[in-house]
Amino acid sequence: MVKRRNETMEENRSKLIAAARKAFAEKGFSAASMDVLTADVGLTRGALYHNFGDKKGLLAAVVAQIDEEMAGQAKAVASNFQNAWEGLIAEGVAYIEMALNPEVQRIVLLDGPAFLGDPSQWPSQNACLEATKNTITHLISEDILKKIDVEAAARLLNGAAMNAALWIAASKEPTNILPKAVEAFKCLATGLLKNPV
Amino acid sequence: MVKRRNETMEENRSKLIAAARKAFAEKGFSAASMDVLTADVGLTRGALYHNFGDKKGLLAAVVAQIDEEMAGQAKAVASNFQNAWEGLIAEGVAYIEMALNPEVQRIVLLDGPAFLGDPSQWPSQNACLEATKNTITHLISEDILKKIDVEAAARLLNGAAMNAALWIAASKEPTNILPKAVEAFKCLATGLLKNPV
DNA sequence: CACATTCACATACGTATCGTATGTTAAATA
DNA sequence: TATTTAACATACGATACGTATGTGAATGTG
Repeated sequence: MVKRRNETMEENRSKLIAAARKAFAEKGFSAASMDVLTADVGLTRGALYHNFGDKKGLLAAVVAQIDEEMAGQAKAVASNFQNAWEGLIAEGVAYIEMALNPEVQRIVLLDGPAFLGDPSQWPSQNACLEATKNTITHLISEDILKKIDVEAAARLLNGAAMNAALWIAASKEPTNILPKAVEAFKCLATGLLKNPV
Repeated sequence: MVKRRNETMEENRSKLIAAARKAFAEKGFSAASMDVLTADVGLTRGALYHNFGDKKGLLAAVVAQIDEEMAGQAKAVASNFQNAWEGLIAEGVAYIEMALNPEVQRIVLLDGPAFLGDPSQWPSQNACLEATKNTITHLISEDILKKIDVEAAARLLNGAAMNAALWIAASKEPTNILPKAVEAFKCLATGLLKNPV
């Protein structure tokens, strides 16, 4: 027996998340008004607090959605390489390029950490970080990388990539800076290699 | 001729910055109330808006203060090494350790970027980044590092360090994780070396 | 089939906060 | 001495959040 209520509820959840995604990206989390955001999709704040608990709950849902999209894209990029090492590099570069998306920057890189705390504590469990950890684990098991702590390496590598993205996005000439950032990223990553190039 | 007004004005500015530093660190920027913050030092919001323009102006002043303190400390650490390469590593490790301070984390690493935008655009000009850039420039001129873009290298290196710090601070056992993060940081940094170890 | 209950929201309310507009007092100046 | 200005304080309006309460439809129950 199908409950029609649940169907529309999922629809409303999706609508709210989509609206929030737009509003947060454009205005920033704190400046985004829940009143207008909900009204944009024909609802009120009642729906919001019922579905997400509070404003931060909605942010968490939005972040989780974007995070999963990013992880999926990174995985797809890395899978195109038979060489796992090149896959790791490509994954990092992919993060840099994805983070050029204003939506990703504003919501995931800036407001996310500020209002939800450290990404690793997010309910979404940070899919991006998991993807990088998997790749690094594989590379260590193949004796390509030094035997360092996987999580440490993944975090620092991701941190470097994200920081590069913030830099690029804030600059006047992103096109000129992107290759520099990518090169620096590759340099740093080679430090993880067991047999440096 | 001494203007007494300017003297007390500097005092009040300092008082407000100090109070804001405490409030922002404890409550976070958005949750910190300007009313209570100013009342804590015997003033009203009038003083605030007169001196700093708006709430974000006060945040910028606080960030600039902490940023300079950090850069000074990093410089001091690096100057203890005659070996410039070890100085760079020590500088990075120093950033990681400094970022374990909750005040630094909350204000400079989380709320700062979220509300003021990319650090390089801050009026304080990001003293930390400048310090790292200087060290890297020197190391390149001595042919110790590869000839990569200085700003790119400095940004990614700092990004990695800051991310490590956020990770450590959020963990349950910071003591166990710190050495792992430091080791991973050193690994990454060696990727910049012209002649890898 | 009448009735109670629960779900998924809407409405109403109180409170807090920000920025600004407008005083106010003491110092600087003419 | 009169006037202007700097450095605040006070008052005000507007917005936004969270909660408490209302409501209608769907579901369960005797």
